[in-house]
Amino acid sequence: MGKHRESRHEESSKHKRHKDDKKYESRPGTSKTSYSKRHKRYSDSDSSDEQSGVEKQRLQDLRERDEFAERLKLKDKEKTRNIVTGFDKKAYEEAAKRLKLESDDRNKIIPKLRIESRRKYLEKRKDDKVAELEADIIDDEFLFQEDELTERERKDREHKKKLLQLAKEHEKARELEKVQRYHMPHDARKGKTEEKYEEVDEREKAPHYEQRKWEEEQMSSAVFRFGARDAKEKRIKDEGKDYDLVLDDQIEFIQALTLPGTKDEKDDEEKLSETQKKRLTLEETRRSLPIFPFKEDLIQAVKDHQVLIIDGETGSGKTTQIPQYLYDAGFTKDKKKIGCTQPRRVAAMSVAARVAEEMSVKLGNEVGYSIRFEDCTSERTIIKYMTDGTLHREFLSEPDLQSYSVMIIDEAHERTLHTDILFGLVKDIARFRPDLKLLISSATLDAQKFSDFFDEAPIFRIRGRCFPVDIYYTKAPEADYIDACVVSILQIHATQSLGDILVFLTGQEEIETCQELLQERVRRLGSKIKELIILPVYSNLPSDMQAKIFLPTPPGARKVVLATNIAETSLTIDNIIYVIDPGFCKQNNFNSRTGMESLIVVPISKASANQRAGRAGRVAAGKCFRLYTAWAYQHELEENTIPEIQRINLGNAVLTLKALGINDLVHFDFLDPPPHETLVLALEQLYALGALNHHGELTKLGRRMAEFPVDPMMGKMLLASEKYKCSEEILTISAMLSVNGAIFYRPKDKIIHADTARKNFFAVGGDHLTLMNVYNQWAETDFSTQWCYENFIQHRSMKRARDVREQLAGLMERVEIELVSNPTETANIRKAITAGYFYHVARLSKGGHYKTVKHQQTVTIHPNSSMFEDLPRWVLYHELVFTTKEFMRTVSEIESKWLLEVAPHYYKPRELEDSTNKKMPKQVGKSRAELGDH
DNA sequence: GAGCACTGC
Repeated sequence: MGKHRESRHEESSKHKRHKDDKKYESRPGTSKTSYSKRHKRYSDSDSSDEQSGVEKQRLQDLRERDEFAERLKLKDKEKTRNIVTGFDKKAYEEAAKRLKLESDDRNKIIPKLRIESRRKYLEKRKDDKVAELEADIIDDEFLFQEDELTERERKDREHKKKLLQLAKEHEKARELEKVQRYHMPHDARKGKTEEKYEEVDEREKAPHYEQRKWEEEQMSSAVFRFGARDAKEKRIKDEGKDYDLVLDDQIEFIQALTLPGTKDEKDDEEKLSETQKKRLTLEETRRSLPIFPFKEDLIQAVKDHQVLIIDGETGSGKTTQIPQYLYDAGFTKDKKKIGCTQPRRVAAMSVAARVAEEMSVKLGNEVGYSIRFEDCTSERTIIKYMTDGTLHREFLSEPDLQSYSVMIIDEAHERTLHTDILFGLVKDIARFRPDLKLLISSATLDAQKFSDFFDEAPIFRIRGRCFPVDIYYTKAPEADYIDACVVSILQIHATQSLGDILVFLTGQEEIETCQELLQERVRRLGSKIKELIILPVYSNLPSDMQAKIFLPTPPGARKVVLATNIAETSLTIDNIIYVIDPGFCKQNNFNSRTGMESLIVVPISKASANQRAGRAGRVAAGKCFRLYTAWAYQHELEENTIPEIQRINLGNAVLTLKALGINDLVHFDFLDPPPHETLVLALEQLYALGALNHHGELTKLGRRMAEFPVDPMMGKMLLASEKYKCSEEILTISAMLSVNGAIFYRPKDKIIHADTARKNFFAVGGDHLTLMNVYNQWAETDFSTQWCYENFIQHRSMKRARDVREQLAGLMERVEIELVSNPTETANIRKAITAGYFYHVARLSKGGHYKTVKHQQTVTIHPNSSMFEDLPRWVLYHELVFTTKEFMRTVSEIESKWLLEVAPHYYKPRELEDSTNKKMPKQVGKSRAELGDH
C-alpha cells in the first residue's frame, strides 16, 4: 500500500484545527487553480525518480484524471446554464409530449388490464375465503363439543356450514356449465375508480401511478374483510355478554418507571384541536407548534454562532419551521439556499411538500427536494430538503457547498453512515467559509457529544410533544421471547382497555412464527375474546400487505402489529397504545479481517429501547412492556447502538472521500472513527482495483469509479464492461445486485412454489446470469406486475432495479462509456464481473469444500444459489455472509485463467495451479467449459 | 440444505 503523500489533515487534528486554513486551497474543486497546484507539487517532490517509466505513467494518469474531472465539471455547468437560459422549456415540452403519448397508450391498455387483474384477484380471494371457512368449521368442531356451545354459537356454526355448502354448489354448477359467470358487475368501488380514471388526474402523470392505484384497490378490498369480521363482534355487543378470560400462563410484569411526556391525559382540549387541525388555518397550526415561541431567539442564535446544535424532541416542528424562520430572517437574500438533510427519502419528500404548502408555493419551485432518482428542485429553489446521501454526492460537484448559506443536518442522532461522514466534511468547510451556518439537530442524549465535536457549539433546546409512557419489566427473564410475546399480547388483549399493540421482533421468520402461534391461540379462544387483527410488517413484505397496518381498526376490535425495526423509525402507526419489546434486533456487522458480513440477533441499546417505548405515546398515554428485567436494562444493554460507520464495509465511502481530495483518511475528523483495519482494508482493495496508485493517490480509473454510487468492486466491474463489450448486460447485473436479497419472495406457506419458480430462471454460468435472466424476462413482459406475481418476484424490487439501471446507464455516459450489448457472450460477461470481483474468489479443495483464495477461509455456497449442486472448481461470489455458516451469496462459475487476464498484478500463475486436480472425483470440480458444455 | 434487520447514493 502506498503512503499518503498529501496529508491535508495530518496537522489539523482536533486540537489545532483553526491554524492552517491555507491547506484547503489544495482541495480539487475549491478553486480553479487547485488542480495545477497539485500537479506542481507532485513534480517538485518527486523529481528524483521522475525519469522512471512508472513515474511518468503516474503523472500522465493524474493529468488524465484531472482532465476528466474538468470535463465532468463542464458538463455540470452546461446543464445548469440550460436551465437558466430557458432551453429547458423545449425539453420540458418534449417530455410532456412523451408523457402524454405514454399515458394515451396506457389509457387504452390499462383499464383492460385492471379489470383482468381485479377479476383474477377476486377469484383467488373467493377460493381463499372458501378454504378459510372450511378450515374454520373443522377447527370449531374439533375444539368445541356441540353441547358446550351457547345458542348463538350453535347458530353461528350452522350458518357457516350452510354458507360453505352454498359456495361449493355454486362452484360445481359453474364447472358443469363450463362458462364464466359474471364478476361483480355492480361493484360500486370499481365504477368509481373507472370514473376517477377518466378525469384528468395530475397524479396519473407521476411515475408508478398504476402500481399505487392497484395497491389502493387491494387495500380497499381489505377493508371489507374487516367489516365482515366485525359482525361477530357486534353480536357479542348486542347480546351484551362476554366471557371472563383466564389465561393459563401469565407473565408477571412490574412497573418500574414512566417515560415522562410533555402532555398528559388532561390535555383533552389539545387532543380535540388535533382532530380539528385540518380546519385550522396553516398559520394557526404553525403558531401552535412548540418551536414557535422560540422563533426570534433561534434566529438570533443562528446569527451569533456559526454552528448550533438543536436539541429538538419529536413533534417540536423543527424540521418544517426552522428553514422557514431562517428564510424570513433573510438568510437566502444573496441567492443562496437553505439545505436540510434527512436520513430517509419519504421524510425529505413529505416535509418538503408540507413546507411548500405552508409557504403557499408550488413544490419544486422555491421549496423543493432532491433524492436519488428524483430531483424536484429548480434554479428558483431556496429551501431544499434532501437525503444525507444526496448531499454526500453533491459534495463531488460542489466541494465547498458554495450555493448554500445554511445547512441543517436533521436527525443527526440516528448516526447513519452518510450523516457521520457529513459531520467531518461540513466541519471542515465551516472553517474556510465563515458565512456558512450549520445547524445539527439531534435528540437530547447526543446533543452534548455533537457540541463537543463542533468546538463547543451552543445547544438550543426545544421541547417536543408526546404523552407519558409507563414502562413495565418482567419479574424474571423469559426463556422464549416469541412465546412470551404471544402470551403478553393475549394478556393485554384480555385485561387492558382498547388500543392497538406494536410488537418488535427481529425478522420475517420470527414474525411469521409469532403470527402462526398467535392465530392458533386466538382461534382456540374463539369468541371468548374480542376480535384481534394480526398484521405483520417488515421491509420485504409486498407493499399492499404493508399498507394494511395503516387501516383504521374497526370499533370494538384490537390491532396487533408484528414489526421489525422498520417500525422503530421508518414508519409510524397511529393509535398504538401498547408496545411489547423483547429487546432484540438483527444487526449487520462487517469483519474487516475476514471481509465477512454477519447478520446476527443482538440485544438492543437503551437508546433503541426508549425509542421503541416512545412509539406508545404518540396519541395518548401508553404502556410499554419490556420482556426483560429492569436489572438487565440497567446492566446489560449498551447506552447507544454502535454507529453504522464502525460496523460496515467502507469501500465506497473511502473512494468518495478520496475523490473529494481527502487523502489522509486515518486522520480524518470523524465523530467516532471507524476501526483502523476497516479503513486499511478499503484502501487495500482500492489499490488492488487500480483506483489508487502506489502513492495512495486517486487514479483516473478511481475518479471514474467514484462517479458510481456503488461499491468499488461493482464500479470496477462497470468500467471493465467497456473492454468486454457487454456494458448493457453488466448494467443489468449491477442493478439486480443492488437490490439483492429482495428479488425472490418466499412466503412461508408457498415455499415450494416459490422455489420452483426461482429455479426456472437458473442460467448456465451461475447466479449473476440468473439475475440478468430474471430482469430480461421481466423487461420482455413490458415490466408487468402480473408476471412478478406469477413468478414470486418482488415487483417493488424489480422497479427499483429498473430505476438503478437507468441511473447507472446515465452515469456510464457521464464517464464516457458507450452502451453495447452482447447477451450471448456469457464468458465475456463473466470476465467483466471477474475484473471487478477478483477479490471474491474461492476454489474447491480436496475435501469437497470451498476455500477463499485470499484468506484460505472455508466457505459454503448458499443453498439458494443455482450453483449449490454444481460445485464448480472456481467460483466468484458477490458477498460473504455469516448466518448459520459462512455462506457465499450470489455465486458464478469462473475459470482460473481469467484471473490472470483481469488481475495480473494480484494473482501469480503459481497460486492458481490446481494441485488437487487429479485427485478429484470425475464430476466434482470439473468446470462446464472443460466438459464441453459451454 | 438455508432462512437476508434497516436505510441510503
